[in-house]
Amino acid sequence: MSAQASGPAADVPRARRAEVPEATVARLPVYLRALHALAETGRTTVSSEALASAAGVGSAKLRKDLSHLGSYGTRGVGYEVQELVFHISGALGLGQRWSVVLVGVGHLGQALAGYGGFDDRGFRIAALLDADAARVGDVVAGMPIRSLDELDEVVREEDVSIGVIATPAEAAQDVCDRLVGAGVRSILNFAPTVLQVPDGVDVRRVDLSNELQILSFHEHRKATLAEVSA
Amino acid sequence: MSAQASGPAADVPRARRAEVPEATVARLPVYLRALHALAETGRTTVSSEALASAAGVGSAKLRKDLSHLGSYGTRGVGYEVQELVFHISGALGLGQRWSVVLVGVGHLGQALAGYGGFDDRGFRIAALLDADAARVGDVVAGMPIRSLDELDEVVREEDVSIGVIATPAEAAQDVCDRLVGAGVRSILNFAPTVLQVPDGVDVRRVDLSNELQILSFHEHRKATLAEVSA
DNA sequence: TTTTGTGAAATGATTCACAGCC
DNA sequence: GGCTGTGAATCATTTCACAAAA
Repeated sequence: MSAQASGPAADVPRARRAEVPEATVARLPVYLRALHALAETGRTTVSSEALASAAGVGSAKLRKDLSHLGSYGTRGVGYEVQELVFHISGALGLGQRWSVVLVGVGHLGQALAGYGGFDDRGFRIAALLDADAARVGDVVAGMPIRSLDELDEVVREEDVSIGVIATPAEAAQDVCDRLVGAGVRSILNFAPTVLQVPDGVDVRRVDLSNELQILSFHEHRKATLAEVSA
Repeated sequence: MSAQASGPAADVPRARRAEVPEATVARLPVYLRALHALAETGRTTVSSEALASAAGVGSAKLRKDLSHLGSYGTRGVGYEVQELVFHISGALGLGQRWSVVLVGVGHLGQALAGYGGFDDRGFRIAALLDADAARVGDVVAGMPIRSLDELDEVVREEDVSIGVIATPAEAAQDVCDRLVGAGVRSILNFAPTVLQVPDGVDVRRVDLSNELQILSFHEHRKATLAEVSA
């Protein structure tokens, strides 16, 4: 309660870099993937129309999104693929390699460990951890499983900034607390629980059952509408 | 181009049932899970404040969300847990059992097949399919893997309405086309690709790499801000 | 007194439509 | 002539704040 009431970003110079809207941030990885795919086909240049369609969005939205990063297109021509890749990667902070620790090495954990998505760009699995002593020492995707007790050590030594939780629901909050305690401030949670975390920690949740239920809602609605109009 | 220009839901009676906003729909499964957890602890009644906190949202948002389904609370008291479960389940269409076909039985597919999240409530895996002939016949999570060629048959006979794609990226669009061809109109895609689908088909995408990149953005921003203020 | 349900206000996101530039 | 970048308009979502109900 010292200085002023500390609004968020209270002391950022003056509108230094306009904030990138959250909805835009969530789409940047999609654009990035589409651009990589285009690059592989040899395309060097792409219009907002073409890129938008590859990414499954409207072209106006795409242009507005990109405009938040800067002005990297050429009127009458389009965007240079490599240049856009560079700027989007930069905005996402993929210039540096982030170290990730994966906790919980069941089927899901193994799927994640084996998934190209990590090495892919910018991410590196620093360690696989599991609470089950019987599994410690097993090798998965070329890495030995280590004990959950080594968490602090791993986070410190490998400079881990992202934790991925792929444990059963019951264990997730405890693992989360330990991650936060070790200094991890970004967490990707695959366990079907809402994690309670202190301010400043960022959690993203991926939940199969949620997604199915959302699809269910829409199926249900379609079915109900069909009935009504019959 | 016969009748009028066919806006969406052009001929729904008159405001029959107010539309539930998409953002609300996406949160209903979270509330549902929190309610089930509360029920297990023996709670029979809960305030918007308590439920909101368990679900990780603000209480005003929760109340507004629930108000779209109806008026099921009691002022001065709160909500009856079981009653809310009933109404949310109803809104989500979980009254009926939806049949799901899972395509691609690698590590991820196995993780999904073994995940409680299906049987949990309302969903039933009708079949596991894989394109790899060598895997056909193997038993996973108590079910035999069948050939992808049986897709049409499975969808028809088991009345499948939801398809889950857990194949490598290269195969995803083809599998998607087959699902749509077989009549499936709701798809959950775990492959890292944007699927192209005709109107009326609903796709939800879950992508590890995307989520990591979004976290990366925020880490990057935190780091940059810290630097500036130093 | 407590806690819901909800108009009204504020904020955020998307879409439109076109001026500006190549 | 074609395509980007962006104000202005629209639409959606969140938050506020309080009257009404138990």
